[in-house]
Amino acid sequence: MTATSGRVPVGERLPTLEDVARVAGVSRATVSRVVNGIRNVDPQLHTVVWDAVERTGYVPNRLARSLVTRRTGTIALVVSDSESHDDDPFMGRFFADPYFGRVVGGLMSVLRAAGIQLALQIVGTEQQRARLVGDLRHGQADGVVVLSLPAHDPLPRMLTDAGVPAVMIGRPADPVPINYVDLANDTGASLAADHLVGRGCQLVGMISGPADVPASSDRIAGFRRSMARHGHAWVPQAIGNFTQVSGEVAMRELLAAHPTLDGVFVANDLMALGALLALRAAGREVPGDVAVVGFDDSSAAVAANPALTTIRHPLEDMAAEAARLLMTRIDDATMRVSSVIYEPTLVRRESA
Amino acid sequence: MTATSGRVPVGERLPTLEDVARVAGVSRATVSRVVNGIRNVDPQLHTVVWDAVERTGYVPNRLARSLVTRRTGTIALVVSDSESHDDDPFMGRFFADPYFGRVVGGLMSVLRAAGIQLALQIVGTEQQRARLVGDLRHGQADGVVVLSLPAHDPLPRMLTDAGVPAVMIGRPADPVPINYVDLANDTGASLAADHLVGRGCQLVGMISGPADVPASSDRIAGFRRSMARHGHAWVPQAIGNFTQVSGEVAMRELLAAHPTLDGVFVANDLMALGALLALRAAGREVPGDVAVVGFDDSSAAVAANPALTTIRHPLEDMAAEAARLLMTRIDDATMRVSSVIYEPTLVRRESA
DNA sequence: GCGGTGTCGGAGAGCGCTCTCCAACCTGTG
DNA sequence: CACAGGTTGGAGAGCGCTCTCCGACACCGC
Repeated sequence: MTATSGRVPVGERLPTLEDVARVAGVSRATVSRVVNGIRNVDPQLHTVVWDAVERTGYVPNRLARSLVTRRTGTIALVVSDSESHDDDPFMGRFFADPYFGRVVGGLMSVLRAAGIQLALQIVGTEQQRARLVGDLRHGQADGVVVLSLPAHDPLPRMLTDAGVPAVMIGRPADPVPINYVDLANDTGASLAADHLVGRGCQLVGMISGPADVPASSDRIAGFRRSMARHGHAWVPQAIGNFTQVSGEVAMRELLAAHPTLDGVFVANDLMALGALLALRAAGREVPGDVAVVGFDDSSAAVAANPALTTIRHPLEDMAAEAARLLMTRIDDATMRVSSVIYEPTLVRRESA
Repeated sequence: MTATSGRVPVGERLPTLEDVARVAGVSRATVSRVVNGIRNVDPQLHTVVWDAVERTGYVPNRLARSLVTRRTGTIALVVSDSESHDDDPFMGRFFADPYFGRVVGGLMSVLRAAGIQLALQIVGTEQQRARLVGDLRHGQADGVVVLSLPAHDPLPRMLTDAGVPAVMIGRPADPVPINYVDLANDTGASLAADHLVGRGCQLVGMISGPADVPASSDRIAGFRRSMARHGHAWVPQAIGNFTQVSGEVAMRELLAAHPTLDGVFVANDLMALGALLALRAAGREVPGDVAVVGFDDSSAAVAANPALTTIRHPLEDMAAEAARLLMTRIDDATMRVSSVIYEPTLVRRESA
């Protein structure tokens, strides 16, 4: 046993278990046990080993450890995009949208405490998807959180077929036995309808997102259903793509086709911002002439003028729940497929 | 050589190089060579091997490969925070801020094309920092992009001392020989001063961020210098923390202390949004009574009412450049420390 | 025909760690 | 005192891959 003093350098390379073992005068296995806090090791040896760890400046090599344990302490956040190219501006928009940041924030709030890191990956092509699944089966990451954008994304199915622990944020478009966390989008839209009708609007329109993405179609369905219940069998509708500009364009269309419009439900806040611009340009007062309800309660809603009445979407909580669900699934392979649906609420501000 | 047909399953586990080698009737080394496209391998064997790869459904195990090559194809994005706790709401705000998303978007635009993934890590405590550096020295990631928040962050120094390829977005607060990409913050602030004075403002104030973070102090210095050049030796100032609410509060303070204020430079758009709110509440017209210039040209600037005149901050480009710089450094350890400074421009909209 | 010069493929030694044996030892009991 | 039963620590076999040697063989010129 060496004296308890001084640093023990090991040349160029980083100290390994072997080095620590030599310094401590024990075997590699024992050091491994101590470092990982496994089984009862003689308290004396325990001290000696930690001492040697200290003196050599040993840091376990995660990679080597992962290779044998098949656990990486990493969770992949996969953004599955249909076929965008590297220079497609779409991804830029996507990341700049608060949606992405809120998801990351929610995930990190849980993962950080568990010491798990998040690996971001974007897959667009079929080849990238296949490669991703291959890597995941090899244990590149312990599990994956999927943000699926395209309408008929094959990724969720590929993931479940491969047996990779996965959870989606937002339900899959096609029925796939995968865990997911979602918002009751239809209820949210319904809340918007109730509010607009409740404040006396006579002709209420809607600016929706693309009809083939689940979150969007659920909002459309929920809104229509609720409006019908209030006696409005038909609802004027224009379609955008969730960007501010598209909302502006859609609002102009709607206004041109239905000049007497006095209320509008916009499927997300960013488009609502655009709608506000178009309404102002058309000389309409909000909410005096036209009442506007958004969706998401993103930071943009408060910043808008007038501040947006909107549907609150607890995205951070949802993402955090997704992380928890995934961690549970990772630890228990027999967990049955489950989903958690969050209820939205209406946040009343100035625009309606 | 086996017949070219059918799948060759290998039981439960995933196929390894060994399996492919057996099926192809060659050695492990040869398969490795073919898969990695190394050296001249007999074209015939080449075909046979790819065939075997196809039939076994072989996918290389990244982990195992990384263990020996010491290359991971991963770059870490480290958000270095001073001492926030897991339940600190600050991180939530940080991620929801478009700043984060824009950086990620810019990085990904470059990394994605290179097939590199981004691993997100937040370090707050001293222990986490030490662990991160240890992991990085072991080649957990090939390099690291640092987003350093606290004023006197020890991380940049630790990174350079450890010899880890690193690049910062925003210059380090303390002088450290580390690569970085930054904006000429002083020039930007100077642009704002010129514009406000140019439009005839007589009493111009400033809402700045904390004085001890570089980006903020540079903006303060640049603004003051330029104002002084225009004959305004002294500038009323209030301090915020880059959030909308803090901007609102600061604006109220400024207005209370200097009721005749007719122009204000706000150090970021989010605070400018808050300032707009406070001005409206105080019954001041923008830009009629008070002209407002923001900073960042974030999406909030366009959404604001009136739309914000602001300083454009090409953050995506800067992040992309950071990624390129880092990749160069990773491939060439002898690269000398370098920095790239971007020039901001003034974007004129309605608020000034 | 022979040494010299290439080219190609295989053997095998790691990369740094975990974890299953198994030997050694230390109790307590009949 | 012998032996079951329970610890502890070491040896060593991998995890799946890369890459350095080195042998085998083909081709060249003299």
